[in-house]
Amino acid sequence: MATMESEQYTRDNLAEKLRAHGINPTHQRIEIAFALFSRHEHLSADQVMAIVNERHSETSKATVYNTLNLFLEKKLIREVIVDPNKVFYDPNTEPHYHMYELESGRLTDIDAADVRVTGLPTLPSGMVTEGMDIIIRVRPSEPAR
Amino acid sequence: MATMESEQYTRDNLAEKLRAHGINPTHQRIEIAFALFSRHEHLSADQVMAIVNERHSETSKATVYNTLNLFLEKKLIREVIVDPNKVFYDPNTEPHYHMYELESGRLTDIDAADVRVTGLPTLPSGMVTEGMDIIIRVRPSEPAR
DNA sequence: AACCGAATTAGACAGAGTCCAATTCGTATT
DNA sequence: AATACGAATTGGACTCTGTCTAATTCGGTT
Repeated sequence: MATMESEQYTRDNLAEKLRAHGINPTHQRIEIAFALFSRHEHLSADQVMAIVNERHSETSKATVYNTLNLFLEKKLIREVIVDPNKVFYDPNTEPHYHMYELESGRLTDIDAADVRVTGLPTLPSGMVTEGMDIIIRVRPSEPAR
Repeated sequence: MATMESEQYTRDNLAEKLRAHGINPTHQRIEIAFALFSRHEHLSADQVMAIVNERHSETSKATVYNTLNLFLEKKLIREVIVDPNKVFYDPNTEPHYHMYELESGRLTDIDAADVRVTGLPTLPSGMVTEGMDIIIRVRPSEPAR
């Protein structure tokens, strides 16, 4: 039984996915999408660049940034802002939250299905929610400092 | 009746507050604390610098950053990471969450007392929670695009 | 007034991300 | 197969936030 998690991404079905989001699927864009979707990880722009250019340099920094911003705009991916010095890009656009391990920088998903948040104030009028992030920052417990 | 909100901060009582947190209260540190605590706002490092140097230049960039990081370390203030290109510093260390207006960059507090979150997973063993942020991103609703 | 450690400083530096004008790519047309 | 054209990509300069460092200054003590 194929679950979301084990779904196989190919260059071909990613090209299809890009088109479905109104993105012209070029080589570079497909490679960047592949980097993000084939692993289940949150990557920073420079990690994406490193992966895409592993064999030999193929994609420039400008294109990596252009493409990630295009993907964001078209809601193909999400950005996660947890670390002051870099943005993470998240291929999972289902509702979910994050746990951030401060020492290691590891970022993991928390399924939103189980989480209930109550008691939030009503929005100022004329405002709509664009999204809600919940970030739990954790660190290794220290043996009695 | 003096509420938290209307509490008057003076250079003198701020010096006391710094000492209480184990911080040697120098001129620059007092000015920076005053900038943060006398307004009820979230400021970025360069906003702090601009305020402190309003009359004529008195405090260097290095000192502003040193001091903000010292305040953070001593838990006098909190950092809020909502915007990919700058960190905000928050003089309110009571438990609370944030609403971030994407267009204007305005950041406002949401009192934590009213908010309940249930269904969060248990932490990986050997990990302790350092803090939980909830950020609600809002934008002006557009009249039928 | 001399001393000493702590704090501050200017300015060089680092890293993430943006911008721009020039080039190249892909596709359609003939 | 050659041409044309708009879209995408590129290198590199640039900006901005934040850090580092070695030299200087400050403030409190004797």
